[in-house]
Amino acid sequence: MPSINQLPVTTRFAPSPTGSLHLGNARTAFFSYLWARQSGGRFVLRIEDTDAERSQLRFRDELMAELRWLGLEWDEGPDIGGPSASYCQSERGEFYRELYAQLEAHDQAYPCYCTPEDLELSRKLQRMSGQPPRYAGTCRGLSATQRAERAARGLKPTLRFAVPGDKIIEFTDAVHGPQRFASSDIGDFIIRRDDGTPAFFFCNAVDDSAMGVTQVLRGDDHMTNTPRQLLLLDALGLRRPGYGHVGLLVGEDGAPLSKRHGSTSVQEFRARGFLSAAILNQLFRLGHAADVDGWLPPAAMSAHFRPLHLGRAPARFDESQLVHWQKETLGRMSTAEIRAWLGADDATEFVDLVRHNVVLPVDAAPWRAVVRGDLEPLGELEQQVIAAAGAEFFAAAAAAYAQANSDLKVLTRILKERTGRKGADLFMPLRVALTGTAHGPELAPLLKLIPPETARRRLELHAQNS
RNA sequence: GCUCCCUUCGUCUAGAGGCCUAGGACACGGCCCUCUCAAGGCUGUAACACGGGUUCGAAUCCCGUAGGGAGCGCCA
Repeated sequence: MPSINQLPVTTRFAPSPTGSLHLGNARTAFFSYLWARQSGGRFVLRIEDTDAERSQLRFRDELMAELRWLGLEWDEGPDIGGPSASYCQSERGEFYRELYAQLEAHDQAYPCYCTPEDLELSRKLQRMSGQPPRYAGTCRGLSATQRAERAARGLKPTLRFAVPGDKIIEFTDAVHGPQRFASSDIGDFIIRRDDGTPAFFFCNAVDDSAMGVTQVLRGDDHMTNTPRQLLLLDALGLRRPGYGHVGLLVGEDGAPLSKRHGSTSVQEFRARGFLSAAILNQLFRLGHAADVDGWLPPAAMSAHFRPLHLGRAPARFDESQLVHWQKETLGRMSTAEIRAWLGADDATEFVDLVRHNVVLPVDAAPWRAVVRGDLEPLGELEQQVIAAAGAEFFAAAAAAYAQANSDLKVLTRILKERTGRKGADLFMPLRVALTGTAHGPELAPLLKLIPPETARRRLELHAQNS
């Protein structure tokens, strides 16, 4: 549903297939997706696989699988094509070559024969003398004969963009507002590696423009990269997309989300049993202020997305909040859905009983054991409850069970008459003896699921021991 | 070092000069309900980084300070 004053916006997600889909990337992908959907525009998926060393097909497939699992469907992409195909940068060499030629023809780019060692040394020297570590421009003024001489020595050049020295680059960031940079602060940067592959600053900017992207949404860490890309686009006469830089997603300690914070990839959360709707509800509120509170079905989110309310400050990811959305999501699922999610072929009565005591599928295991297995050893609190009730109580309980069978109401009525106990004094010992813990789902239906033989044994056990 | 960005309860955030004795959500505590946990209802603790201005009035505007972050890569 496009809003009245918003033109269709084309956004994109442009991951490099060098690892699994990180929560932070998933969030920017999600915001981009929502923005496109909200405006009635398009969402493009582009794979930035220019690093042949680290890029892998399996990561690309995994990335797409996770995106789809989250429900972020793209309108153009490597698998479905589109007007700007190919959507893999490794297949766009021809397009890049033309642009390189254009830049070189206008002296806006030049071959650089400096070796990585040269460059590192130069940077080191600059740092030591308190200078910004920028490319010194060594190869910028090389004559044709000097270039030929170097090429003859077998040196393979990179291609550098000749940054104009005296420009002010201005743009309005969609989340930060007006920005101003001086080109004199930017060194000539590499736009083509010595193996002929395009470098990020170049192919990323050029593809966004060529693919008709009108709004680039990305992490804050790209903020100071933007003027470089704008310079490049201007030199090429390509249309500038709008840029918006979202605050990063960080861990509980404020450091960028990493392994030591536990799960960080969508795949890991999925494997643990978190639901996509839960993850989406959480991401929806990290670094973004929606216009409503409370759980939203994913399909309703684009209507409540507010691009102008994206956060500038880094947002901390707090798993306890994810757990909250997980509970909210679970509460809205049918028994059949939860049963499938638990993945253990449970009886529907069992599913209905434990669903409110479970956040992840693994949490169902203890209750499964209560119903069709053996109890865990009693904890300290549980032992106290058993001891306080006494052997006599359980003898009476076992006898009552013989009469009442698995009808807890009848069982407790009989026990109440015989022992004079009521309330927690009556129920707690029963709960502990029958389930092994002091907490859990409603006891009456739970008792019905415990095989009679097992229930009797559990009650009799305490009639003898204590 | 240089350039840029950021800073409201523990956490996510509302807030575009008076509607703010700063609101909501999560988490936490209490009460109610209840055999227990969960759910639900009620309720409590808790924040404008600091210092100067501007203004009748500032969380909101300006300038500094402090703290945090990013970029300056043949990685994206």
